[in-house]
Amino acid sequence: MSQRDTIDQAIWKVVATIPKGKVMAYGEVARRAGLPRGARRVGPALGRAPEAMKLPWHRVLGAGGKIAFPRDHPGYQRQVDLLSVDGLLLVKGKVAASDVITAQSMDELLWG
DNA sequence: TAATTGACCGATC
DNA sequence: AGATCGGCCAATT
Repeated sequence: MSQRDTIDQAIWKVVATIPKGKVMAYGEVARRAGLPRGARRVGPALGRAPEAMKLPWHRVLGAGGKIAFPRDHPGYQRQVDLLSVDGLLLVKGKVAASDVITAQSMDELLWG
């Protein structure tokens, strides 16, 4: 058990809570996992997640709802497909802002 | 020990 | 809209 494994698990736990039809940014996932400035550690952590865990890794996007993979990366299209299964279609490489769970989501809930 | 490298982020040009 | 840049932080080389 390394320190990193513990952090990975915290990240996986957060990702597992993302509801179908919604997405969350790397930075936000990191923040909720107790890593306020650990956005860069989320991607690698997802890559280390066991397949058996069936983690919804595709619901984790870059800031502003953009897919983090380069367009030519094989993972890009796979992520697009998985998102479409969730009912999320990308427009110009991004999902609608209203589908991104942000730190302000609670405020919007309260304010309407 | 120092340099490099990311599935990042926000500001700026 | 797209490219660049500095900041970020830990794993890897």
